[in-house]
Amino acid sequence: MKSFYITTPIYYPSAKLHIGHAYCTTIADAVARFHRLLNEDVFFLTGSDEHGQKIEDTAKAAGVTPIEYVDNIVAGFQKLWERLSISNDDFLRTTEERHHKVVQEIFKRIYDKGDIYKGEYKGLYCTPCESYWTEHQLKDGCCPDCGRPVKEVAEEAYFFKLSNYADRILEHIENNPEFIEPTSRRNEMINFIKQGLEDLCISRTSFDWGIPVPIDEKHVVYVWFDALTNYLTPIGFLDDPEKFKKFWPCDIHLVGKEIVRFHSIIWPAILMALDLPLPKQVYGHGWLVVSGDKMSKSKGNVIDPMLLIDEFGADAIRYFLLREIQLGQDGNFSRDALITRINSDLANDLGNLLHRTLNMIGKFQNKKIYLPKVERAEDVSLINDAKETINFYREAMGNMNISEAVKKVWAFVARANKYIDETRPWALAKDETKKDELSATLYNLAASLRLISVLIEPYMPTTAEKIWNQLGLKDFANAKLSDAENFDGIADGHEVGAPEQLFPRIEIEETENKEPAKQNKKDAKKGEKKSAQKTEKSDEDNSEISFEDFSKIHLRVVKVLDAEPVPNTEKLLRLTVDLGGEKREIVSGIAKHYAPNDLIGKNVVMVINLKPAKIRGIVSHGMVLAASNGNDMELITSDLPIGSEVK
RNA sequence: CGCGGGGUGGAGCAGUCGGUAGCUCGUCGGGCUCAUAACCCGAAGGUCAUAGGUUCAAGUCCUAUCCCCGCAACCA
Repeated sequence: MKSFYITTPIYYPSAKLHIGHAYCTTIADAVARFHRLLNEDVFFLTGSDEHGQKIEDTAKAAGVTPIEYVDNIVAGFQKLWERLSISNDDFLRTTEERHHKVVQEIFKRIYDKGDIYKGEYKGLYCTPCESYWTEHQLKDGCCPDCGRPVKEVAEEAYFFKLSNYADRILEHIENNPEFIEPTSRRNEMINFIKQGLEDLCISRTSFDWGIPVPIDEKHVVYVWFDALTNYLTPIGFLDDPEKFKKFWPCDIHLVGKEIVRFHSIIWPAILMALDLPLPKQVYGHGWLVVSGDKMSKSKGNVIDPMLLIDEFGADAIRYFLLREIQLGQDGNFSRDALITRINSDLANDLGNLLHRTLNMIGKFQNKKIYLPKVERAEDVSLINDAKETINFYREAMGNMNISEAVKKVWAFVARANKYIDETRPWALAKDETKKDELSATLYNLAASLRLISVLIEPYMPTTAEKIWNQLGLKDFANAKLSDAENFDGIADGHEVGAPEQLFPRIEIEETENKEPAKQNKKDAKKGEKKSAQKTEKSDEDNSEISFEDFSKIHLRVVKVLDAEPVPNTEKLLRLTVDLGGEKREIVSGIAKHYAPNDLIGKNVVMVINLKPAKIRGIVSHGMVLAASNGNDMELITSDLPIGSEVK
């Protein structure tokens, strides 16, 4: 039996997962399910990367131990995958004992071989903040957090001789075009290697939350050496040679484009040092952007997949992600597009096809279908199209052309709908002499749906099974592609179930005045969309607050005494303002809209009791109010004297 | 010269080796009545960002320019 091993990255539990993580995992799941449909022996791995200083710090700030902290977050990961119907065969946590053993063993082997040596990690260190910074991150040569000077310190550390492997890796990438996909990423990696590789620091002494270096207890293993090796742990690297032989080398490491480098350069070097074969492919998928913007916490446009699943169901989300977004490129995620796809592809095309088919079988033949006794040109054409669909699907799914494969399946859904129009069963039903033709049409439709059910199992496992069951078929779990392609695979006289809606249409409620004049229709729609998006983004803002709540905010008219741009920033200004007897320094992100000179002498409205915050190393003691619609921004000004209260 | 992605009908996107510009949604017209206001057919809509070049032939290859986005490194 052919084997197939696919992995996702192990995600870092410093925050909740967003739709981008769900995207990556859904793709891996679809590919894994596809290979199971081909009757291959599949191993699909995902997990969590739980070590590091950041976790240690976050846990401390939350007042819990690191392991308590990650246990909690990782439980959330696992819950999400369950709700998304992710069929992973294992879930690896880097804090597990089995993984510690692997990392330590690998460290030892490579150390004994001579490819790990003790050296000095030189860095710019801020003692009060206990953090290292790169030269890049410094602000005026000082710590970007506290503004105090940093000093160059050397810390004892272990290094992996990455530089030794540069030539071999480059050669491998150049000789194996399929090793890195898509091509743009491959070119990027080739350029990167040609710039020269430095040895990789793989241990730290400055924090404890990690796997101890086996030969030196002061050190913990650092980042990638710990994380990348997770791919070896669950397939029996140390304890099950037979299993390991079966699944290694890995078929596909599916990763985000930002970590292709680690998977296609560092990881191969580690494997070379271990004399293990390299993975067959590293696939760098693109990112999801929201209306053209990258998701980020500061933009407040991070999409929580759990909420989407609550609202639309896992299968609809999976369908959208797999269908709408070209795998190697960034893709747009929008609520409107999601609803459009659900309505037109899932409700209208697929759901209605099933519904009308079962309805006719019930109405015209008392829920029974019979093997065709006639064969018309339309039948031949339908069956040929089915065959072509299967061939294309196999090929495309095998090449990670997932969205193309999905589109092809939906072209077949449309084909089946058209077949109904061509054969006109409602007309055949009225003519006693056309009984056999009617029967053939209904049978072929059922067979088409049976095929569709199997084809979409990788994309929408729950829906696929619902279709299968509504067709009155049994044992979906064991359905394979090779069975479903038979167009005469349903027994003569088989009884189908009753139709039930798969996907109800989602009506977008009209918020604006009805009766939009025809020429204004478009504008009205646009307005609708915008307001819909807004409600989504700021749900909590819609809740009412009491007057007491509001009066907690102290607003005051203040005068800008001085303004200067914050160096090396695009949007920040450092303002000195007069509150009437008191001076404050605040940082404001308005540099794109106001020049410093425009501001000096202006009276503006400011929140004076906002908790101070550090922005680019400067402590900001308040916030000036500005109206903004995303493009333009205008400060709220007042002609009243300094110190006037704003209510 | 920091790195990378992109600019193709109204919207979102495909476009492989250079060979008739495609898809989905939307719009307009028609058909059908089994069905979830569904489904089927047809139509309109394009200076492929701009300028130059290579070529019998350029969305595609080359050069230059403009614009948008992401990261490094910021929006209290």
